[in-house]
Amino acid sequence: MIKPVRVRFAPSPTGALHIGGVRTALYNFLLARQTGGTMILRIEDTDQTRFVPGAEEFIIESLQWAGIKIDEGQGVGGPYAPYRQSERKPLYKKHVEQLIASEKAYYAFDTEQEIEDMRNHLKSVGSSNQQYGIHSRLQMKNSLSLGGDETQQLIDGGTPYVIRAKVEAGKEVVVNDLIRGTVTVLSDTLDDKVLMKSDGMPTYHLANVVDDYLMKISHVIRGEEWLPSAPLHVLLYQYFGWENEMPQFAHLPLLLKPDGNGKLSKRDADKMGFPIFPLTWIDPTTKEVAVGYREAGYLPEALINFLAFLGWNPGTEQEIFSMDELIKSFSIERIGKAGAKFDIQKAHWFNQQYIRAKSDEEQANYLLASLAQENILCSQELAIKICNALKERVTFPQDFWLQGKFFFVAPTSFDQQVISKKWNAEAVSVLTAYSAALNNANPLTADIAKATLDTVTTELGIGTGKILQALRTSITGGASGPDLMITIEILGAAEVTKRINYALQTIDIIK
RNA sequence: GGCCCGUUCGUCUAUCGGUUAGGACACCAGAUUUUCAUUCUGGUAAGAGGGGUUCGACUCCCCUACGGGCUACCA
Repeated sequence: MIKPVRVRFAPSPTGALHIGGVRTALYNFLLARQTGGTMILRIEDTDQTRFVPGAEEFIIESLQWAGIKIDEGQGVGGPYAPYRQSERKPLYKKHVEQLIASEKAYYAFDTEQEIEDMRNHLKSVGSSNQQYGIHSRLQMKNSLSLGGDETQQLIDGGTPYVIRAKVEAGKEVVVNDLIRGTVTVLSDTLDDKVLMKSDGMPTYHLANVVDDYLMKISHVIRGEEWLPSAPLHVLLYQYFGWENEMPQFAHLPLLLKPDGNGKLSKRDADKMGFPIFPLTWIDPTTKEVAVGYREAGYLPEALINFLAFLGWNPGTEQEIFSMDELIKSFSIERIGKAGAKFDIQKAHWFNQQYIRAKSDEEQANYLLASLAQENILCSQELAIKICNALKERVTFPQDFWLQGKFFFVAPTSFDQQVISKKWNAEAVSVLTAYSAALNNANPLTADIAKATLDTVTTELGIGTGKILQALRTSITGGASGPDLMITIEILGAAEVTKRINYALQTIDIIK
């Protein structure tokens, strides 16, 4: 019998969700959707010292924005609630006691200092293995070295303790990874990881294995940084007697810095000027604001498409994939093994593709939204016209406003380069005549604007090309922009003549 | 240091023993656009190094180099 697919995204609320986390969640989600399985959100908040208020809400909102729907778990509920690990404490206690009873785990009373001393000692004698484990545990203060009576006395006396896994010596531990194949590790190189901390909270390793088992998780898809501890997890499944229910593992390649080497970090993103978080995040302690992908103008479908291709590809030459197409094409087998450097240029390209593919109305809404912020009124009809003129030149929604500002606000300054190079007697004579000629043109279409200009230049015997830059600048203030004749049509004769006349007066004065 | 993972154009990647090593982003050039952008056409550019295995290796094996991850009572 094939187990139904149940995957989980299990972030810890220690800060804002990172863009790499979004990709991990995405891959989990794609597998779930493709197989008709279940996508679960579990909050791994077992480190009470690192809890950050608002982080959990941020995670949930981020996934929502990205279109990654949670079927079960924190925020939506489900048959295995609670989905916040801090609320599952008794479960871990019960299970770790089972491990103690079967002698797969033990109590340890060592202080931080004692552990450090042990490491330093082993280092000084040249030992390559300085771990708390097979080779050192009998020299430490734990229930293995102390014996049952003394252990009980210490516990009863209130001595703080942790519970550690008792890793068996001389065993080959095999992790079968869907991406990396078989990874074999000798148990002697593993350490006796802490399973339960002295505050009674489980560590990641315990909580993860217990919850994945209890929640009937079929696939553990997570970052490669977990690969080194996967053997311990395999061992825990064995110790619990859950080998047959063990999920399949898939350790994802990491997202790397764009330049140089190393894991992608917030620092890199800040340095290179791109977001690292899906949504804007205000650090609750430093109040530092980190602009998110959403606020920077990235479309969720573009970001998802971009992210999906960082480490995965469909094997065809198609690059633009909707979420539904990703769901159909996704496969774990086609995930690469090597880390992927994060190249924001490609994200820009995806965003541009998606913006262009939007309907007239949607594009107009982007512009209208910006205009509303500026308190500028504009009909949808006009907004569509302007967006049509601009659509081939935008990457982000706000570009419609940024690049089309002159449609609403007459220029008060003019491009210096154009003025110094193209603003001459010929230009002035054409603009003067053109402005006058336009006065009679009603209605003014792009064709009429063009014909009128041709007539003027022909009469004056001046090539149109020589004065076009000057004309554009007088109307828009800039040196480049959408088709000038369409721009003139949108602006209308009255506005255009007003602007040309203003430029003629102002620029002459400047000169 | 130890353990583990990885290594094809600048970047993301295709290739699952036989290809002129393909595509995309970026970049460069030309054409179109009387601007810029768009669009179109073309171009520069890659199998880390060394050994094997094989009739034949980017592809399989080994070594080296390089890169990365982990090495917490953090996840």
